[in-house]
Amino acid sequence: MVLKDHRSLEETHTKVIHEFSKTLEMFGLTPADARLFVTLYINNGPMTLDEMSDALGKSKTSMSTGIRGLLDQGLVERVWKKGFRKDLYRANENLYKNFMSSYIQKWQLAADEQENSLKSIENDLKEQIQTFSKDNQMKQADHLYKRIEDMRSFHQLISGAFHELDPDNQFSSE
Amino acid sequence: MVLKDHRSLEETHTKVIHEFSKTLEMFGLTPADARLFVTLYINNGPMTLDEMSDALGKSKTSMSTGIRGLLDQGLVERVWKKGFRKDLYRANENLYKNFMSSYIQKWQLAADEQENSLKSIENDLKEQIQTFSKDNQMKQADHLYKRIEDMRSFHQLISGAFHELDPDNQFSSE
DNA sequence: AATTACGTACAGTTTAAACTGTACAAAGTA
DNA sequence: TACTTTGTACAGTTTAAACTGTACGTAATT
Repeated sequence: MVLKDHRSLEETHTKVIHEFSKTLEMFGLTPADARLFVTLYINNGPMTLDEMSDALGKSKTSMSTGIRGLLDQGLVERVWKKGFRKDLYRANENLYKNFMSSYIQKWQLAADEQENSLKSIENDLKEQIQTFSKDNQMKQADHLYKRIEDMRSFHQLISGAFHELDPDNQFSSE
Repeated sequence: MVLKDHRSLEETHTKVIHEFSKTLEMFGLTPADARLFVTLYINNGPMTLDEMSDALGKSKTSMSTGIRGLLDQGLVERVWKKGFRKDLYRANENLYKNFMSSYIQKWQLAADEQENSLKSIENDLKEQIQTFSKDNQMKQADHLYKRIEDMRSFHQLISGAFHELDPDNQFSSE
């Protein structure tokens, strides 16, 4: 019975890992990174690369590169345990704060960047329009100009909406 | 000069297509689909598959499958023009309503699904716990249980946040 | 100092997605 | 009816990502 218990608990772990990974993938994590994070998150205590490799059935190299990605994203941290040679890693607590606020930031950043790019393109277009002679071209250019304006207001709406959502935003309705 | 004008306007089109595609990719469109949508969006009037193929420099087959994807997502519609043999397609207007609300819906759906899956796994786990004998296992299972609870409340926060954001939601702050 | 353990760089392989060209079915035209 | 045009199914190719195994530098252990 002990063996069976052990196996079924491990199966449950696997189920949770694969299920919850889907949610994290929606935040932009790759499937591999997502599974790695969840593995750490549900483990009781920090893990070594070998343990992760074991738990996921992937090579240690994959774990190493995966962990680096998660570290870069600030989702995982290294843990020290004196007298222990292997590196230990732990998933950061507080899922919501971690994922939601970095997610919103990603959107804000992208929206800002787009705003700049489009503004710059729009200016170029304005200059081009001066040089146009054919009526046909004017029409085309005019239409494009209107569309760029639409895109810009689209970004403004996005930016506003996500600002509203930000848990770090004191005026957020949360 | 006419030729140069024409070329530079086309270049501007290309720039806009590649730039704005980045934003649409954030809504989950593939790069290919995003570029196709933007091409339609900035074009003055509906387009045929051949025109798209020309504008993007990809095969007509790619356009055909791409358009089907966009139709499925409700981002593009077919347009009829009598006496004209080719199919014509047009991008739906109103970017914000189209993308934001379908995006939010996607999140809501995913969150609901996850809630169900996790609840079901949680129930299984409860039953399993009854059969556990070893203290070690109990501890493991208990920790997993707590984590599942955390995941569930995570989904509830997500669901609430996106509900707030939904332009279709009458209580939304927009 | 020699040996062992550990993490990662790198090259190569596997796997999945995007894309293309050909071929064909459906519908229009002569 | 025969011929052309158009869209798409399908098979095969290209391209990019994920993953693995080997090899090596660094640090701990003997």
